[in-house]
Amino acid sequence: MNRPIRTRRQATLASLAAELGVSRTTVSNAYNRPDQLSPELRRRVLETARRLGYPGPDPVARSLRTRKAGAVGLLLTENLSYAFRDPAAVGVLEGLALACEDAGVGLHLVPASPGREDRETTAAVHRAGVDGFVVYSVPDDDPHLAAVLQRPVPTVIVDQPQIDGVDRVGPDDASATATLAGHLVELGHRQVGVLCMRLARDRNDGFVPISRQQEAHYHVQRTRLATLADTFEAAGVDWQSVPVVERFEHTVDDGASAARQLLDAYPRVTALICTSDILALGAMAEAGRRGLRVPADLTITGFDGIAEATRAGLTTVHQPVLEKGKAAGRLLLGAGDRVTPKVITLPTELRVGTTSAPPRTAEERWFGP
Amino acid sequence: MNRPIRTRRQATLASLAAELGVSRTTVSNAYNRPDQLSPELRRRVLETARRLGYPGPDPVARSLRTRKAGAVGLLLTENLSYAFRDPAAVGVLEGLALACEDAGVGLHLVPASPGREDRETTAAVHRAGVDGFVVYSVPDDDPHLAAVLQRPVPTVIVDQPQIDGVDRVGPDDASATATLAGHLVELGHRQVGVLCMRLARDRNDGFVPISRQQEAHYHVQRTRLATLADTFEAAGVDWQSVPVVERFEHTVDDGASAARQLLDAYPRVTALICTSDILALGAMAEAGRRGLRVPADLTITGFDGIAEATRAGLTTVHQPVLEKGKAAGRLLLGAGDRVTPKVITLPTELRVGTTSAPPRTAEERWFGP
DNA sequence: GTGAAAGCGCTAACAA
DNA sequence: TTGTTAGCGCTTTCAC
Repeated sequence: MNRPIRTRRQATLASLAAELGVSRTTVSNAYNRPDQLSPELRRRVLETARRLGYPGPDPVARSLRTRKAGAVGLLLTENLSYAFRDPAAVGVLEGLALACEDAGVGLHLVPASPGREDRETTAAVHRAGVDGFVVYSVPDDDPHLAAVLQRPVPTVIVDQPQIDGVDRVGPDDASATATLAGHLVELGHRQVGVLCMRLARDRNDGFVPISRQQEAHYHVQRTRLATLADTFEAAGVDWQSVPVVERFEHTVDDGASAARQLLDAYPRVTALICTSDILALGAMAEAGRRGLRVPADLTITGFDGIAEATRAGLTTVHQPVLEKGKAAGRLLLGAGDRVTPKVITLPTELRVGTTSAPPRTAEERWFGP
Repeated sequence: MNRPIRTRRQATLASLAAELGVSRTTVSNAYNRPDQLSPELRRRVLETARRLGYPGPDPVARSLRTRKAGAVGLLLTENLSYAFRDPAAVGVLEGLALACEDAGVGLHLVPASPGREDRETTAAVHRAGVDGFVVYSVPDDDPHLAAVLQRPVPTVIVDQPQIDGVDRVGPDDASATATLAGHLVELGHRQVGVLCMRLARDRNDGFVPISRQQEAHYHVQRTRLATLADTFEAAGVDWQSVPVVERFEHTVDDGASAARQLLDAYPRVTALICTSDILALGAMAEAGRRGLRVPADLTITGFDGIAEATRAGLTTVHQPVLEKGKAAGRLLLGAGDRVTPKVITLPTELRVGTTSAPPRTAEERWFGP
């Protein structure tokens, strides 16, 4: 396959019109409103365009004029690499991409390197030529988010944070978590431990004091922890005594190391509650390494319901991630001039797998079942 | 968190300048060249901007003026969903995203729904406000690709197709495949079967005649098949007699069904050569289902070297997918006004795992090892 | 350090 | 069916 030499965009709509001896409108119409001119003339226009190497109306100029960029921006503070590795995130991304595809608009991934927090960092947000933004799971004090909110375009937030006046799509974390916690309480677990994701932008790989739990900048994690606390307190458990281990990175390995850290210090916990499936998968690996049988010796639960979790038989809360992304895209694209913000709450479902069971009694622990 | 009422973009750079009683230049400088005006004045400008709810220079207008969109377009014909599911594709995507992040430019995913092939379909390509395109693994007759090539911006193709005058990043498929095939020949395999990916835009789930192999519109697949043919012919195998099964979709399940189809018809093959790890993984699953031990009863090889393959001990050709994406991004972003097209060939490495071994002799087959 | 002028390339009333 | 007229909002020489 060969290609023609590329002339450095000399041809413009205007020069084409001049060449043809018609007005710019006519050329424009040839591209945008075929019904506004005779087929014959249109053919001539397109033909001459090809001859002159005119690639069609410049997209940027058109955007400026029509006030439509034909793209939606996606902000995820995390390194993209992360997004591509977490199946739950991929699901959201995929759903969003699908919605964009349907609408024929592009998906513009905004480069938001965390770390550098100066004005330069948020510049990418201001530079993005988009008709709206989808923000996926960022902390409530994220500077990029602030920048997005300044832009005069509609915005939809997925999962977190919750901000008054801004559209949001996400599950009801409180009730989902309450259901999960209820399941564990019912099974009889009272000595539990928790593995959670990043709670703020500063790194804290280790145990989490109550204060940090309550001040978490990630609303989703905050809600899940608070709901767990409420539910277990109601069952007579002193939440102060419940170990919570945080991990900055969200990988299976980090889940494993978090489980190790927790179990080393609290070997008597009967259940490990993880705020994501990824962490739970890591916890299961660590349990295996220690010779702990799941669920006989240790109950482990996750959150999200990713395929790997289902395959592993994990007890978890499933949420429709693909739908979440789709809903966000559709909400944004169909935003129009809606005045009242919309909140879409997606259904979740407790999926009891083979990793949760009643705790063994002390006697069973020492003397076998 | 609350947010201010959003005024429908009334403020512009001009109105701000008017309000302040300064020229537009000054306001522009306040944003783009802080050193061109007194700190005091700059402060006043920014302050007034905030008061008026001016979100900073409009990105589209700026792009038109500066002739820089601040984004690179990514074209992958396949549904995005596919891209997100194939680890090799995700690697490329991730590498590209990394390169974009480094350069502070956005990554614009072009919606390219396959199927509809009319002018409307390629419109998205023409509508994308980008400074260049990365094209990932599309057939050589793809209309979107043709549209991309018409746009007066630099383009880098990853993997396929190979087009004269266009930058390309990819492995040396021929030599990589030759090495792999050599390994199998050396082990003694002469009765082999091949599982390959889509060869053209039309669906053909089944056996592939030589003609279709040679006319494949996916250059990578074509090269791999041709190289296999050459290598085995050189070893005395009549390629005409070698079954090749194609699958349109690229999933583990399709790999399994392809293996089934091939093994049902050719139960005596001693090795299954798959042009991707995904297909190979499926083939392994099918082998297991049939009670065939790998590699004792059947040798299976893949291509790509994805993590799952390594975990499964698959004999495969590893290629640095992340680097591939990064290289593409950097090549594009650093394109400048280069005249001579550049081709970057990435290194590959044969990784012999636990799925390849010498074929059993006929006697062994019937009477045990 | 600041301002005036000249477009970037295009589309959309409105007229003819 | 085609052309005229106005900008969309911004940056950038080049004077002052």
